[in-house]
Amino acid sequence: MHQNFGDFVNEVRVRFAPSPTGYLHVGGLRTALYNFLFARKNNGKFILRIEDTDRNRYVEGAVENLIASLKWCGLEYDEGPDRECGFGPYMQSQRLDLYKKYAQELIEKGHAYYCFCTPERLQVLKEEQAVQKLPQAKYDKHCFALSKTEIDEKLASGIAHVVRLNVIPNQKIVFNDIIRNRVEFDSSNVDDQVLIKGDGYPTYHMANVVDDHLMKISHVIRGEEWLSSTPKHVLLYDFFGWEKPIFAHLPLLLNPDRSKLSKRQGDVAVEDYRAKGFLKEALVNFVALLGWNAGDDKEFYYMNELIESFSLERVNNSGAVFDLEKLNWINAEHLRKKSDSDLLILLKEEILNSSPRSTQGEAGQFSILNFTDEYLFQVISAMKERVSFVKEYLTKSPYFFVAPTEYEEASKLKSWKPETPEQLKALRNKFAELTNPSKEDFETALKQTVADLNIGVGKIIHPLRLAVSGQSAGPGMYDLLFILGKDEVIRRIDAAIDKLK
RNA sequence: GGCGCGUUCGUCUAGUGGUCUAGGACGCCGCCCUCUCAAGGCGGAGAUCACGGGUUCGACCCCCGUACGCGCUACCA
Repeated sequence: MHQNFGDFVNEVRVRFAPSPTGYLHVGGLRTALYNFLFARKNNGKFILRIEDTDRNRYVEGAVENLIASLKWCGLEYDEGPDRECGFGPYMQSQRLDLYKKYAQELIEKGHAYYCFCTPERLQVLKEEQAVQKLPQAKYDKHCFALSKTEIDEKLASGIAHVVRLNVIPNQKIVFNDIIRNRVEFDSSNVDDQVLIKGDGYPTYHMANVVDDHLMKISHVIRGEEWLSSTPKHVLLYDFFGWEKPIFAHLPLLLNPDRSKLSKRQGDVAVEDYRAKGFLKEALVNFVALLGWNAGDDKEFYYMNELIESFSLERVNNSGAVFDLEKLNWINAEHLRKKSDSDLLILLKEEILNSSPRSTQGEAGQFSILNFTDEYLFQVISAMKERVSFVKEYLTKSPYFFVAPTEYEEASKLKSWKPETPEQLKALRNKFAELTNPSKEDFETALKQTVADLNIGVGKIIHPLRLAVSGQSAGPGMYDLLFILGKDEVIRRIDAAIDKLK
């Protein structure tokens, strides 16, 4: 551990605390991942806590969705809503009485107070401050001046109220951050933050501090957007007399234009990337490297290697653009490193997903055909180096699954000469003589034909590829012939000669 | 506006005072391999280290300022 932050003798306990807004954001994934890696690396606990304190933002099924995305990425949590371990409940909406109790304690100590101001008065106040061009707009502590009897009367009458933090101005608030080092604020710039809202729910700041303390969180690893409100949290810890966790504020993930990563400029949900066919290993690997590196040149990581190498001290302090190009590359790398049997499983899934029932029109074209594992293994070894996504086995080499019906026009113009049909015919007849031909047999037959015809190999191999696959690019010709098999090859040559007259 | 954080090739980054005429990766370009396309190998273009001042024998690295970017500035998280 970094000497500046002391050794923590207690167990490492970290949490990912998203608000359930519908899906897992890739920025959230990165935050969750760093928490997870840090916990695993230090034999600590990784906790999932749901910060559902805004009733207006409640989204049906959001929690389930979040958990599903987290689990898909391999981020198993030790404690969470469906994994109670004595520190729950892990849904803040189920801990309301706790927040109330602690707010009460703060009020009694004079560190918080009831506020009965209406939204209207607050609005007017804000406008007045704007007109006066005050350096910072803050609540004017109007209700702090209320007498005890006034407060009791208002409370008894059931009038709407909130609880606010009582911030004393002109105080230095200093805290250490593993990533930012020393950060200093002046309490004059800190507003009397609402702790308990009118509806009885806590605000983030209140719930966060109370829960982190109660759940014995040792390190708060979260996005940089929280740095500015950390002084409020520090104040709260001090007012309660609680030990503060160690803070680590992560740099933000950015759009290509360097603004905060947003939906407008592309996909931000983990499920979007999953749907697009990205491997979880690739997403995790890529996102881990956005703001962190081990200090060497290693870029390809599996989860266990990330756990092994990860440290908060090596997290960067500046935002990182989410670069799709690099994600594509790392996805291809992970895909190529997979074993053929793993790829077989993925390929079969992909073929299944393109069944006609998926109503995606032509995607269903492969469904009726049945392919043996042996055949698919051959396709895999032929295409492995040529695909970046599993689906590309189907889109880049559909000819392994269905005979071509159309032929690439450019290639046709380039290689399909008037004498081609006759030459292919000769080749076809040569192939017909073969029994159970191996890849080498196809090659020998082709070379013989070429010699007999007294032409170059290229003269016939390109039209052959076109005839057999409909395309000009693909695996080695002899591999292609062997995989398709003699009968299919002959059928396709005949069909091409017929169609390309 | 106020407060805070940041700023090394287009992008992700290495770099903790001399080894930096700044290294790697993605992307881009070229060559090799070759029946095509990939993969792979080799090479190239690409960063006056945001700018300006200091400190120092010496600064990407330390200090100050400026600019720019981002975040926060809610009874949202």
